[in-house]
Amino acid sequence: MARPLSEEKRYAILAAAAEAVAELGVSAPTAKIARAAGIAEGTLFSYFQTKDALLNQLFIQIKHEIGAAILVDYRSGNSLAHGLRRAWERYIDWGTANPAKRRAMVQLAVSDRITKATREASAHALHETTDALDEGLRSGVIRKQPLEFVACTIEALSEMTLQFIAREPTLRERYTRTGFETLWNAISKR
Amino acid sequence: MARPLSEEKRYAILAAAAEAVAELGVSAPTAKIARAAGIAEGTLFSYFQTKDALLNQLFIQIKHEIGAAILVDYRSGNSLAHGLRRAWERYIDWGTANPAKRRAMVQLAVSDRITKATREASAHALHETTDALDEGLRSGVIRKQPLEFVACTIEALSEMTLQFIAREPTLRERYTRTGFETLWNAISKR
Amino acid sequence: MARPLSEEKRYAILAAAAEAVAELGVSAPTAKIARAAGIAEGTLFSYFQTKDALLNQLFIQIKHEIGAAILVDYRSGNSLAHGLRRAWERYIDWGTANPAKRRAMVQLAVSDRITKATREASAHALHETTDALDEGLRSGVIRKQPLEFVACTIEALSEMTLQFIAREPTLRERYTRTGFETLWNAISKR
Amino acid sequence: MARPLSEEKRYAILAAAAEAVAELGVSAPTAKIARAAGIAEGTLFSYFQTKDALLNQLFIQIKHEIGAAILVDYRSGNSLAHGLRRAWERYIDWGTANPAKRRAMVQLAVSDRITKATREASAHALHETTDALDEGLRSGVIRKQPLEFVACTIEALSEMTLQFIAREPTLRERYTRTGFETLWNAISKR
DNA sequence: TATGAATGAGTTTTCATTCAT
DNA sequence: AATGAATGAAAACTCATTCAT
Repeated sequence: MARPLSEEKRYAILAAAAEAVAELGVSAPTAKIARAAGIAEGTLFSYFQTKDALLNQLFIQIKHEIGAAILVDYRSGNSLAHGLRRAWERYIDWGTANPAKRRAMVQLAVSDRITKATREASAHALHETTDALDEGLRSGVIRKQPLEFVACTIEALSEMTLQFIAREPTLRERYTRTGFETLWNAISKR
Repeated sequence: MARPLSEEKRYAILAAAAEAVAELGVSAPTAKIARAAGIAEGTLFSYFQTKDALLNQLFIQIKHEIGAAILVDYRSGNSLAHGLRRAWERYIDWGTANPAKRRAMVQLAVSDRITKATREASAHALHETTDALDEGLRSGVIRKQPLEFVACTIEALSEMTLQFIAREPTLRERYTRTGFETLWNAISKR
Repeated sequence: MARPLSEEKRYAILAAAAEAVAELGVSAPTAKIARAAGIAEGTLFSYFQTKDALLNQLFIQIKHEIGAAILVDYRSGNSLAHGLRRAWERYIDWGTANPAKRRAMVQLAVSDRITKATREASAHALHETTDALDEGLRSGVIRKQPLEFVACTIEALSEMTLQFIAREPTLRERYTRTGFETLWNAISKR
Repeated sequence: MARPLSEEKRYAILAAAAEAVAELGVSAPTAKIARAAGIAEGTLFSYFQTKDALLNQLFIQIKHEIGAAILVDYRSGNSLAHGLRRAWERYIDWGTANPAKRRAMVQLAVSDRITKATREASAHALHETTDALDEGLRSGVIRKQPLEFVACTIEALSEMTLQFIAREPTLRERYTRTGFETLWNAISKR
């Protein structure tokens, strides 16, 4: 075998795509992505068959990265409030450390180039988190409502919080706290 | 003898643009928009100098439409909770009746083709609502937090609620209620 | 209406395509065709939706042109031998006067980009000729064999004759005569 | 220690090229040819310096194969009519048994990537056949005409016959007979 | 003012060929 | 010799915008 497809390059393409999509939306040219990844235009297509495949892969990869980041120090023994708080902080950490990926995700999430299959596959990336929520729902800690409604509430409010932090990084502490208060009140039973 | 630009056509273009952007994102071709509006390709550019101008105008127009819809039966005498509840229902009405405009807004909101100036100008479209919130903050009904944070919370949760309703229209009542509960808990003081 | 699509330009594109395909085969670039036709690259696609559409149209157009050229002084009263001889000469005239179209046809005929539908539609362009052959078959002037076999024999031998003439234009008379002798002996009953 | 180029692989490449060219024309990708031949993309270029070299080689190889197939049971003692009939049948055999090679030849024959030198070199592959024809011409069995004209007539009518057989394999016998009759009448003196 | 043909830069994708392994 | 990743120059096609009618 001459040389295997380099995992490093593959990652460089995804990283470059995240930056480009964050900046220009899903219409970011593949030529620009390739250049930023330090490869030739054509090489991109030996790593991803089409641009759509790249975008879908990027979506999946970021979702998994988020899932991993959230669960980095998750302990199942603790209370839901405590565990969720931890996860919230880890997600804020991730979002602050990866602004391009977060903004890319915003673009991808509303794009019709991300298939239903991709969206469904990605949902599994966060299943540990949703399992915990389900438990919270059953135990009555969380107000009675569809599980997915809770999950989307978390997503919406965390994205919103990250936007505020991105605009005023010095107020990160405060927004993180206020954001979580808002979230916990939003979903928990009084 | 020069005919004046027809207000009717102008509106037809904006309506067609909303449909097209909802379906295809901001990369929806101007040719397609023109065709749907019943005018020639070139005519579009006597109403809007560039495609970007059209998109920005569409953003502003929808924001104003939302502002008007929300306030349609707003009474300043009532309690904030009551007023907000009314506004919430009116917005759900609007969003349900205008799915294309709502989805177009989602696309426009994340596009870099909508300028900062446009976004700021549009904020004023909802100033009556935000004035009421400000009052609520000062009176202590709403938990202490930046005004804009509250406004964005409302926006995020209402968009989310509309998405759930769009997916399951028969559950509209329930989602409207659950959504508002989530919102009120999210922002109010216990 | 601003300006109708110019029939002149449409024809210029077809003519340029014939030249280009004759020289480079069906892989002749559309950019080259457009340049030769004196139009912009993009303009080609408002006259023909795709390159395949252009190639198919070219096939049809040349077939019709041949059909018209052959029948230019056809008299149905004469004997088949006489009529066919006339048609043969007219076709040699056409092929000699339109070498690019003839060579383009050779390329198109073997290309899988020409659809079955196109081929079938084009067959009708020569139906007057084939009708005469059918008559010849029934009357016994032509040896018993499938009609299509006769038609293809004519096509094969005329193309061959034109190739010889193209290589040695000064021997045109002789090749025309020898070619026809070959053809007549090939298909007629002794 | 350098291994010699494998004759087996070389042949596999030519066979794969014939299939690919038959199906896709001369624009068949070298990558596809290599894959079908069971070798790596790059390896193809140690057997044939360029794609053009491969195509030209393929042309020559098929011509030789045809030459060999035709002469497989040729006896010089017999009459020309008899010998030609035998050769005709052998060629129909070959063409029926090797449809891909035949169709590849059709593509190669009209391609400008096959050089004049290649075409001339290939003519010699059939020299035994043309020698016999020359003899026939001199003896007066064949109508007076250029030798090459006769050769091309044979080529044109045999290819045509094979096409009919390919479309209706069950009528092979009849087409073979009718085809030869057509040919013999076409070239012989009455 | 309204039209839509014309433009050409920009987009994704393909592919013959090279070369490090 | 064999591999297949890497290259980048095409290729077909799209589209915002202009402008003659």
